[in-house]
Amino acid sequence: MTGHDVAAHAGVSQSTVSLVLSGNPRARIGEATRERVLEAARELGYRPNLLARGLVQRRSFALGIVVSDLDNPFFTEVVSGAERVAAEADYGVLLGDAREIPAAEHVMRLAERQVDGVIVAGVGLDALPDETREGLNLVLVDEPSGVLPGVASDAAAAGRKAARHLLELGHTRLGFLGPASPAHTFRMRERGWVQALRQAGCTIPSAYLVRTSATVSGGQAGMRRLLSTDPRPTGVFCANDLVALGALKACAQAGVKVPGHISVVGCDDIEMARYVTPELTTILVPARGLGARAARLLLLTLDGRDTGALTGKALGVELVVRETTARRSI
Amino acid sequence: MTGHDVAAHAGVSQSTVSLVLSGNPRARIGEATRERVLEAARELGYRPNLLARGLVQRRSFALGIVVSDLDNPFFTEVVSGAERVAAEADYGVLLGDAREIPAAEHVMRLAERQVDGVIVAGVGLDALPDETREGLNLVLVDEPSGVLPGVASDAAAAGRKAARHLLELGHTRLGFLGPASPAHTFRMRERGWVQALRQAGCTIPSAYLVRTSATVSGGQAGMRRLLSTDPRPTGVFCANDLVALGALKACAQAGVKVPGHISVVGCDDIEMARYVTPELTTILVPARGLGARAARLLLLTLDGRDTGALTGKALGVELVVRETTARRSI
DNA sequence: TTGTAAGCGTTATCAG
DNA sequence: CTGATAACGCTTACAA
Repeated sequence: MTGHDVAAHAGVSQSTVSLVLSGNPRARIGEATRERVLEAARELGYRPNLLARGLVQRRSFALGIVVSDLDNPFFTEVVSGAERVAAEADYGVLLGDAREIPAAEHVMRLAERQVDGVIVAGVGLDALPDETREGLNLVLVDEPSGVLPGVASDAAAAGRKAARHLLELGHTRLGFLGPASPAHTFRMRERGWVQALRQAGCTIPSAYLVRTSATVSGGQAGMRRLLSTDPRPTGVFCANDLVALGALKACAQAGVKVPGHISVVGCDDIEMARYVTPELTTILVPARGLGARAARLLLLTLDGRDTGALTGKALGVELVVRETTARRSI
Repeated sequence: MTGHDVAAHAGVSQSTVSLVLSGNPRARIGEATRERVLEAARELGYRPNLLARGLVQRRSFALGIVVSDLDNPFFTEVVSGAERVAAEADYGVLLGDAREIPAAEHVMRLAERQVDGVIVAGVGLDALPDETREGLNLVLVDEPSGVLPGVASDAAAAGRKAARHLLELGHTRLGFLGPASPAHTFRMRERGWVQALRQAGCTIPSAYLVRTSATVSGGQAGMRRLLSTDPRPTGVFCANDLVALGALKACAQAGVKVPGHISVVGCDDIEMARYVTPELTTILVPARGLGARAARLLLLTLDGRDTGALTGKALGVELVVRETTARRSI
C-alpha cells in the first residue's frame, strides 16, 4: 500500500496524492481531485510510511526519552507527562531505560533513529560525553547545566520547605537520609535542607546525616542507622519518597511510632505517598509537569519558536502535609 | 554525515562503506579497505541513518508497546521487561499510553512508523478493530485470544490460590473486590476465586462480591462497603494490588486491624506490596516476565523462528505470604 | 491545477 | 573484492 497505489486508484499522479494527503498548505488542489484521492486512500486503507517521510524531510517527528530507572515511579511519571504532550502533537516517543544499557548508548541509538530530540531524566551530564550529543537536541530534566537546555524543579526549595515544616513543629534534632549522589537534584535538596537548618541556628551532628542509596531498601537501612543514634533525631527528611517509604518501614519494624516518636517527610509526592498508612508528608515535585514541560520545550525548539517561557524558572515545589509529621512531643 | 562522506574520506564507494558497516556476512571485503573504512567512519563520527535502512529493508527494527495506563505499576513493569529485551536485541521501543489517546489510534500510528510489531497490554481485543491490525504483528499481554498470539499469566490460578490460602487459614466468610471489567484477566481471577470457594462448599453472599474500579481509591471505597456488611467477611481477595492497597487504607481508617480482624490478599505483587505496613500478602504475577516474554515472542516471530515454547503455557503465578493474612481468630 | 523528476541515505543486485 | 545502479516511499521544486 503506497502512495502510488492510491494514485493509480484515483487516476492521478503519486505526487498529487502526496500533496492532498500531506495537508501542505501551499498546495492548491482541485476540490474534485482532492475528493477522489481522499476516497481512494480511505478505500485502500492507505497508511503513509513515516520512515520515508522522515527521510526526505530530515525529521522523524519522534522524540526519545531516556530515564535512569523505569521502575522509579517518579520517572514513570516524567515519561507519562512527556508521552502525553508528544502524542498530542503527533510525535512518536522512543523509550530508553538506562539500567541495563548506559544512557549515552541509548542517546546514540536514538540519534541513529533520527529522533528530533531527546529528553534525559535522572542522568547526570557527565554520563553524556560530548560526542554522544553533537547535532542532537537534548533537554535535561532536573539536571541544570549551563550548556544544555533543561527543565528543573526547585530542589533547594524542597529541602528548605521540609526543614521549615519540621522546625515549625518544634523539632530541633533533625536527620537527613539521602544518597551520596552526584545528581544535582539530590545535592540541592540536601543543601537547601542544611542551609535552612543552619539559618535557624540548628546544628547538625554528622551522625544525623546518613548516606544511603535512593531506594526503599536504602531508606530502610538508613533509618535503622538513624534509630540507633542517641539521642535520636525527632524529625527526618528523606531525599525522595522511596527512601521515606523505607524509613517508615524501618520505624514500623522497630516499633517506633510515626509521627508519635519521629516525624518523617519525603520528597517527590509519588502516588504511593497517599497510599501508605500513615500517609506520607512530603514535598510535591511535579514529575508529570516536568516531563510535559520538557516535551513542550523540545517541540518549541524544533519549531524554532521561543522557549523563554519554559526555560526560565524552575517548577515550584510544595509541602504536602499528611500524617507522618506532628508537633514534637518530647 | 552520510555514507558518502565516509566513502569519500576513505577513497572508496558508498556501497563499499555500506558493505563493511552493515556487517553483511556474505560481503567479502579486503582487510585493508575494511580498515580504511572503519577508520574513516570513526574519525568522522559517522552514525548510520536507520530511517533509510528501514526504508529499503522494509523493516524498522523497532517495536511498539501500548499500555492502558502508564501510571499503573503493573504496566510499567511490563514495559520495562519488554524494553529490556528489545534494547538487548538492538530494537527501538515506541511507547503509547492509552489513557488520552485510544489504543487503536496508537496502534495505527505505530504502524505508520513501520514498527515491526506491537505489544498491547491491558487493552481488550474489542478495542482493536480489524482494520487497525491488518498487516501488523501484534502480541497481546494477558488477553488470550484465539486469533492473536499473546502471552498470559494464569489468572484463574491466581484466584484459586488466593481462595485456598484463605480457606486454609480457616476463613469462610470471604469477600471479593474487583472491577466489573471486560478484561479477561480480571474475569478469570474472579472466576478462579469463585470456583475454588464453591468447590470448598463455601457460599458467597452477593454482598460479599463488590464491584469497584481497579484503583486504590476504588479499593478503598469497595472495602468500606464490605466493612459495612454484617457479619463482615473475615477474608478478602482483591483483583489487584492497587485495590488491595486501597482496602488496607480503608481498614486503617476504620480502625479495623489487618490481619487481626480481617485478612486481605492482593494480586500482581507490585513493588509497593512489600513497602506498605503490614506488608501485603499477594499473588505474584510476573509482570516484567510477561513484558519480556511478549517482546521475545515478537522478535522470534520477526525472525521467522519457532515460537512454540513461548506461546504454549501461561506464566505461573505464586502465592506470596506476607503480613496481611492470618488464621481466622473469631 | 496537476504531473515530472530529483533527491533523502541506505541496502542489494549485479557487472567488472 | 569493489563499484555502478536501481530501488525503498515520500516531499518538493519546477514544468506543463
